[in-house]
Amino acid sequence: MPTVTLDDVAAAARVSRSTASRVVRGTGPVSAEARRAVLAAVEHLGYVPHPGARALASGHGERVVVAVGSPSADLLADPYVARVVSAASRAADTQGVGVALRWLGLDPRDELRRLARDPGVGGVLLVDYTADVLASVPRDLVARVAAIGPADGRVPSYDVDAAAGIAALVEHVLATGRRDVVMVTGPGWLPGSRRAVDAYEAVTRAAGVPRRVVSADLTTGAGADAAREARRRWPGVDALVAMSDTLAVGAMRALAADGVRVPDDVAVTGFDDQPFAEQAGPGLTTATHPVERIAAAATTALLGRRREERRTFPSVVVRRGSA
Amino acid sequence: MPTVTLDDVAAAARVSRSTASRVVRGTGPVSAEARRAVLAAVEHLGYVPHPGARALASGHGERVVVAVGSPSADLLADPYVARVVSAASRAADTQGVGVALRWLGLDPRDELRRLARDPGVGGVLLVDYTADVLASVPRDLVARVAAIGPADGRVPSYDVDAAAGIAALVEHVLATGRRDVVMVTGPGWLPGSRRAVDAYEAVTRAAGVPRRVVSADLTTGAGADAAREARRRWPGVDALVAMSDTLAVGAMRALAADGVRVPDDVAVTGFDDQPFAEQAGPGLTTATHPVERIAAAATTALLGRRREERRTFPSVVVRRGSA
DNA sequence: CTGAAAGCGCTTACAG
DNA sequence: CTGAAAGCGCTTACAG
Repeated sequence: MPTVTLDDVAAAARVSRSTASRVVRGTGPVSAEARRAVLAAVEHLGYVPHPGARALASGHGERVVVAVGSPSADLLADPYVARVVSAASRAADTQGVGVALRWLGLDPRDELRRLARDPGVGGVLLVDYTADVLASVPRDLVARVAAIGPADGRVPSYDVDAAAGIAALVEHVLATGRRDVVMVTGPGWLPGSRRAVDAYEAVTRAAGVPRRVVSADLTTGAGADAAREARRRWPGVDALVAMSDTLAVGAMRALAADGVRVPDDVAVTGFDDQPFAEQAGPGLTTATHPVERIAAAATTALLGRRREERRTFPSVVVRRGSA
Repeated sequence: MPTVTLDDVAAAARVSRSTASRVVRGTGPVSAEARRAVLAAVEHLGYVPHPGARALASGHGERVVVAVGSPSADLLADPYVARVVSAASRAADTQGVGVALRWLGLDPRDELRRLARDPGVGGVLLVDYTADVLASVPRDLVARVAAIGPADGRVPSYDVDAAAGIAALVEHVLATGRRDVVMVTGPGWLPGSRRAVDAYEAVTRAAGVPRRVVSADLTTGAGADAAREARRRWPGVDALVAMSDTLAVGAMRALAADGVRVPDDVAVTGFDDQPFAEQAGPGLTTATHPVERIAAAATTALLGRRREERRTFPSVVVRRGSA
């Protein structure tokens, strides 16, 4: 079963290889008739472009690299990153390309430059990045980048409506009668941290309840510390709204260890609906996000010619036992 | 910053491009002197072969596809598969290639044939496969395949020492005084199921305690059903050894729902140490496996020229609250 | 709107 | 052991 090449398609459609290439790529002027003939041939022969040849000829690479922009390499082993890579790989497969995973390291600017001139790179999917990372995407790479997370107006972004999700969570605990709600947010370098706090403040202000925020790294240990800090500073706390499931799980553990009942004494909510959320304590109430769909959409957009400036996906509350 | 090509290397080393190619690829006869010069030039110029060009010229593809061989597509979203893909993507990145994820579907033989003649495929990493899948790897693909899981002697495999892991777990519950240990194994199509039962039987036989096995699909629901079936058939059961964390978690939930205390009344163990294992119930006692290292080793081997016939990684008991 | 031609960076017989 | 040459399958100015 010999591979079907563009020449086969051209021959079948009775046009030149140039014309066949134009309609397959969807660029340049082509007559409606030629387009029709080529498309029919493609369909009939089951033609799939050779990604390597394409990369060679165009100078543009083929594989997409998922670039982790966090200051620490820990997140490379994060289940969330794994979900993104996995979904991206699935989407990439349908396009005949592959996905590589790389940490941008301590000098993201430098690594992004390297990526920009790597002949093998077709696109870059940014995750867990800081504002700095976004700002240091080289000009000539912008057209081949998509970010999974908050937008900055420069790089197209595929994101969750975190403001709505956090707001819904805060409203949920308020609706169950809680009045002393502490927000456990992430580290300052994470753009999402600010956003979560803003949403929390808007809702609590409107409800006329106090605003209380503690910040922590995205680990269970930090979540535990944050819970203890919250109880020390505000002994009356009756709800903890965390910006990540990991933080929430750590908080629940500290609470349990300290003899505080969840949700009876203190309600706890997370964010993201990781696989472990369901197993943790009485079941973690959180917001669920279509990570797979998001990653797939970003990958497909990156590989296609059609990229939107930004796209927002829903953040939906999942009620379980913890709140 | 123009890309460094093989011609640059050849020029710097004062040899022909052919010779440069031979030493870079590590094939064919080359004088020690030529090799030294080329290697030095590669190092000095920071040369990285263009994967696309290589694929085009050699006819061999570049990307590695992680092929999920389970009868159902569900496992594509499995956290374990995500970990494998993620680790493979990291390893692939260092080789300048990417990873695609694909389900082999209901007709694995057919899909494997497609993979074998896809010009873009450099290697295939098999996961969650059946013996049938292994047997239907086309001859001309065998040299580009590695399996993550039990071996069959035909395809090189990278696997965990599951027999030792399960045995250690069974010994652990026996050591804590349990006498009525039920093995909850996976579905028949999974090669690992048989292996787990064999290990369990060897240990229980040696200890002179009864052998009791129930089989279930790898879901929490099935785990719950299995726990209930075990208690119905053997009311005295005091330990459940499951062949996966998912099964164990489901079992723990059913037990809790039925008012049975873990580990006081019934000890429970899992297998794999998924991220949620730590969060489940009193903390799941299980066996931990270096999935990232395994996947990385398999990927690197696939992409290099050096593949071993099989390689086994340790399975280590992690004691937590459930047993 | 279309086609002939050059060239992308490599590998691989082939001749020496 | 080494090098000149053909060719992998595509894209892209360029001329028409």
